[in-house]
Amino acid sequence: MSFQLPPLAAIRAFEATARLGSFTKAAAELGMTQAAVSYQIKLLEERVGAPLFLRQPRQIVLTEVGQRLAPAMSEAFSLISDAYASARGEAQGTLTVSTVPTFAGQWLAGRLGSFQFAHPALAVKVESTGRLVDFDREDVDVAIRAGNGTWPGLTTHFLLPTVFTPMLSPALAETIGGVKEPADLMRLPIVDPGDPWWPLWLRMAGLPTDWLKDRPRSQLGSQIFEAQAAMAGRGVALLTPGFYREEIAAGRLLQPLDLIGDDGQAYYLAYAEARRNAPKIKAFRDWILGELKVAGGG
Amino acid sequence: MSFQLPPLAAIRAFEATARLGSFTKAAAELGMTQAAVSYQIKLLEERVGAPLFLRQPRQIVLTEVGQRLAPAMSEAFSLISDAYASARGEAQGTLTVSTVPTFAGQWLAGRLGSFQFAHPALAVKVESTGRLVDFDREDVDVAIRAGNGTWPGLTTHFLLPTVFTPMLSPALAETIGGVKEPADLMRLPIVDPGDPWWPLWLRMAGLPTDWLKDRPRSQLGSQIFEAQAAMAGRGVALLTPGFYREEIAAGRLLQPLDLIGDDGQAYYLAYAEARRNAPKIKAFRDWILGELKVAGGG
DNA sequence: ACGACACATAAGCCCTGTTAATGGGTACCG
DNA sequence: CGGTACCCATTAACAGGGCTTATGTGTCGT
Repeated sequence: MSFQLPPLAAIRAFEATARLGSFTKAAAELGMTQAAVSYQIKLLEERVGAPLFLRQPRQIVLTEVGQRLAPAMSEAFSLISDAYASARGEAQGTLTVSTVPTFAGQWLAGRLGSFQFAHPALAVKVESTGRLVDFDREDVDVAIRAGNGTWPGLTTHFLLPTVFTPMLSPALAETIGGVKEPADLMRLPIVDPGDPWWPLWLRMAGLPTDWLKDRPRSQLGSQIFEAQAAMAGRGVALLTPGFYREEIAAGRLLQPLDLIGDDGQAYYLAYAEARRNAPKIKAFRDWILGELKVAGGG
Repeated sequence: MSFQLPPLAAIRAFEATARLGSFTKAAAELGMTQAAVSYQIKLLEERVGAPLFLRQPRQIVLTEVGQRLAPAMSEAFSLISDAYASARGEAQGTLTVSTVPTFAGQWLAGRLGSFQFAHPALAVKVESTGRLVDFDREDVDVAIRAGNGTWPGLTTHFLLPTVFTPMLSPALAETIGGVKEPADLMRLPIVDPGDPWWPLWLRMAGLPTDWLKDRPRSQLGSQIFEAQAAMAGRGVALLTPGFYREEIAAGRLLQPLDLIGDDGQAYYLAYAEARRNAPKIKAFRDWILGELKVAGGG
């Protein structure tokens, strides 16, 4: 289906002229000069092979051919205009944020309400995925990911450091009479001994790391699942304390030690540099940075 | 109703790309380079404020926004394309010829069949009017008019000289025992004594002209009406003999004298110079000139 | 008769979109 | 597992076309 199309600029001029019944008015509407409209109409008339307007003294009227052409053109432009406006609306009205499940569940979910309240016209769509999002390949506006904050082509904003400390259920801690010092952990099951954070934390704590090697691995893929496991009493997990304040307060989770690990990475808000000025992206950025400033990291 | 429209060239590129699922194929269809399509799409994406395609390895897919846009654009272009083709068809398929009633009735009517036969796809619309047609103001393709053949902006072709000679009904001639010489006419009623051709003819015939002044005027406006009056026996009329061969052969009209007047004017085929290459105009011109060459003026 | 108004026309400039060349990335194939 | 082919992105330089300004022509209204 290959269309045989007339010059579109000419069609545009024709449509406006037919609708307004005047070259001059059409020129005004289109933001160009009357001469330009005259030129375009003439062009189109040559293409069509017949006059489209009858030039009468103080007005112009459509010829038969013009009459056939005009309504279809108006309708077509109306269609385009509507679809364009709608797409633009949707583009501005829906914000898709991709983030890791942990952040989505532990931080975003509870706070999104305040964003929606501040921007009632913006629909927010959260996509939780472990994958790193590629803005060129996925239909996503902004992403929140852990990393060092430098991704080519992306603008990033520091949100929270990815700090971590061992956590477990109070009941599990009780089985060994409470966790008083780091070494106590060695007597407990570890949710994911393969977690790269463990060696870092253990080293900070002055403990050996080799004992982890023998433990059964259970890669859960996301911190939130490890937290679930920890709350279920299945072991000790390295979690970011800021994400679990409520669970700690409610006694579902216990942070026995004050030693906080830090791998130098952090959660960053990221979006395509080229789109940094899109209103919805601005809105989200301003909101999330504001939230963090107020709450101090959750 | 002023439309907020996106850049049309970009829309065009987008539509083809969405339809074909490839920048490269779209470029081929549109007769431009792949780079140009890429550029236009990027432009449109900036206008819309959101990506329209997801660039995946060997293919591209529409984003949600793109999916909303694409069908409307295809439909709109299809609409434009159809209307354009139809207008073009109508422009090529209908020939409007404006002519004086005399020529229409006495010459064209009987011969148009041969034109239609030669060009079955062309619908012919004959408009008989006494007014001189202005191609800028009326919806007419070609005109046949008497004159000297020089009209600014028009191309003209000589058809027939506007010659004239007195004619009357055989019965009327009989009332004075036949018309043998010009002077006999002075004893008969004259259909339109105000016809400017009479002084010319009378002078050629060596007769006085003042006797016409007293005769009752009856301006009929067109030669064909004068012919009707003459055939009805109401008087002598100055007619172009070529137009009335049949009537003479059938005995309804009599040309008593061989003296033929000529005012230096002629019937010309005329059309806008700018449209001289329109197929339907070419066709009509070729046909009518051919007819005249064969028939020698009817 | 004159001014106001509307479209047509001509010349020239500037900008837009194009081309051409190149690079990056992925999938296919042997 | 490397080579090749395909597809899209990007860049710089170019060319063409559409726009503007200025002016002309015709008609209507006063």
